[in-house]
Amino acid sequence: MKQENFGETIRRLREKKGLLLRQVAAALEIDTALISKIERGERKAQKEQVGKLAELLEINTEELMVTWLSDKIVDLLEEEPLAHKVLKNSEKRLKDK
Amino acid sequence: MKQENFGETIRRLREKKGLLLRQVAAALEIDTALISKIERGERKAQKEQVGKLAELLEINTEELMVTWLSDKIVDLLEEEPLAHKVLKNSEKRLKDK
DNA sequence: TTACATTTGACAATTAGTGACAAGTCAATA
DNA sequence: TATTGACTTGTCACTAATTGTCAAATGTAA
Repeated sequence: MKQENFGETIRRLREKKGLLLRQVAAALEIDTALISKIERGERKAQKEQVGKLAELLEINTEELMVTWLSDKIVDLLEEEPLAHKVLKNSEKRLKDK
Repeated sequence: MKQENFGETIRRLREKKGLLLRQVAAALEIDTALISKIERGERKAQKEQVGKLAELLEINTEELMVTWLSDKIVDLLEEEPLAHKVLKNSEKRLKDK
């Protein structure tokens, strides 16, 4: 099945819990407009905010972090025909560190 | 075998061709100090510069681009215990686009 | 020593990212 | 159809990160 991105994930979980954007915003101490943008992928959350969101939305922090990091990689590679080769190469390099 | 990073690659190729930093710098229209930093990984080349370097050093542009992009991913994930999961997730997401 | 290649550190310039605010849309309902 | 509440959008200011230059330092070979 198709994988969710970060924004989709936190929106789904927020709606499941019946939280309003303004409540999430308050918990993260940011403006409502900003969390709205984060959910729609117009802005990126900061790493610290990922932890707060995981706690608030009761999802495993690491799982959410994977999605958040993966967003960055998808951003970097989505227009790249070389994407697959890049990932293979990166994997190899990270492995033999 | 261990994979080369971007800086190591261009340094090796430059030396193989017997070029001086100042010659490479001139070709890219940047300061010698900057190409020195790029080779040592202290600075990142810009995408446009990767193309120029590939031509100058007579290496396949795509191959060099893979290494350059992969540098960015390694930077992002090298301190991440979740690296492998992130790569798998990214691969999947890029695949079903 | 001189000459040349490369590296380093400090700084300036440029670019990208972050967040707030105010105004806007949209839907439900009084 | 006016009001309300949730969310979205555009713009701006501020900050942080990146990119590049310059001058000085280091290394090295003749």
